[in-house]
Amino acid sequence: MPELPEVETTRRGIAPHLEGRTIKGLVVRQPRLRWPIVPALKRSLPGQKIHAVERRAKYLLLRLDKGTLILHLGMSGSLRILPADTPPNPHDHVDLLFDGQCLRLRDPRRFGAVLWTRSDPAKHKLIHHLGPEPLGNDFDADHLYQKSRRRQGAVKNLIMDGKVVVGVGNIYASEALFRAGIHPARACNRISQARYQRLTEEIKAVLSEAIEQGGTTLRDFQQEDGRPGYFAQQLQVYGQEGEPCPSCGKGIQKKIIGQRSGYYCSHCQR
DNA sequence: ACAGTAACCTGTTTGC
DNA sequence: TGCAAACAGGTTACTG
Repeated sequence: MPELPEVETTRRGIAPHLEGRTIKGLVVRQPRLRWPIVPALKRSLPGQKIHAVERRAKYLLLRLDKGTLILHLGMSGSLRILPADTPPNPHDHVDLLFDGQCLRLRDPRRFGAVLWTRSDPAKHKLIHHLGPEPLGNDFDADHLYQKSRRRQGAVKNLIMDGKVVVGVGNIYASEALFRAGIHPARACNRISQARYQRLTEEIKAVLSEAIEQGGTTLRDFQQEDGRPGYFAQQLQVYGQEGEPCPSCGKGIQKKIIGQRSGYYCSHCQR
């Protein structure tokens, strides 16, 4: 479900409900997510105040008194703010309780995570090796070009590699490559600096636009209040196999690249 | 350092 | 209609 725009949309939605509030309890109905939720959290979280809700890559960081709660939504996770007494659905695995309200994690496929660290989350094992934020100044054409030089694999895999740049998932990788006119399977080291400049700009543009629209809802993504994201209407190639290219009218093609479906126009993208 | 694959899960769609 | 296979927005871990 969530790529960077969906996670950022979630962050913006939940932050006003959480910042400044004190955790009253933790309910874990299913501890077996990507990694097990440690039982000690039930004891250590209550009483701690949430100072900020931040994001690094697709991780949400809840800065508490004594450390940071790290949340990841995996493929199918979503967070909602609900009245504390709302009956849970089958895949509602975790509630963070406040006075009258709760933050509820729903995640049918259980690829998500709830982790705790007492030290700087930037140094956490799952975060320290990550590349720059796509919307930050550290991500630019020079960076992408340098990372591309020794790689012979498909460019789609390059931009989806979290060590190169974070937050670009399967939807927005296809969209950015279409907008940049680059074939997703083209070898990284056979693309010019000028074309990487364009690709960098299109990655930033498509992610920014998607955030403005509240993300992309394909099947089950919802914002914290239950509304869908509206960027699906703007998708030009993702999921559009056989449909006419918005630019030239030729049929959109689908090809498996790095175990994931890539969508592209073989006329407009070279 | 890089490339390719399997794995973690469940729900929905597709194909015979 | 029914059942099984294929597929889905992410990421790690392992192999060569």
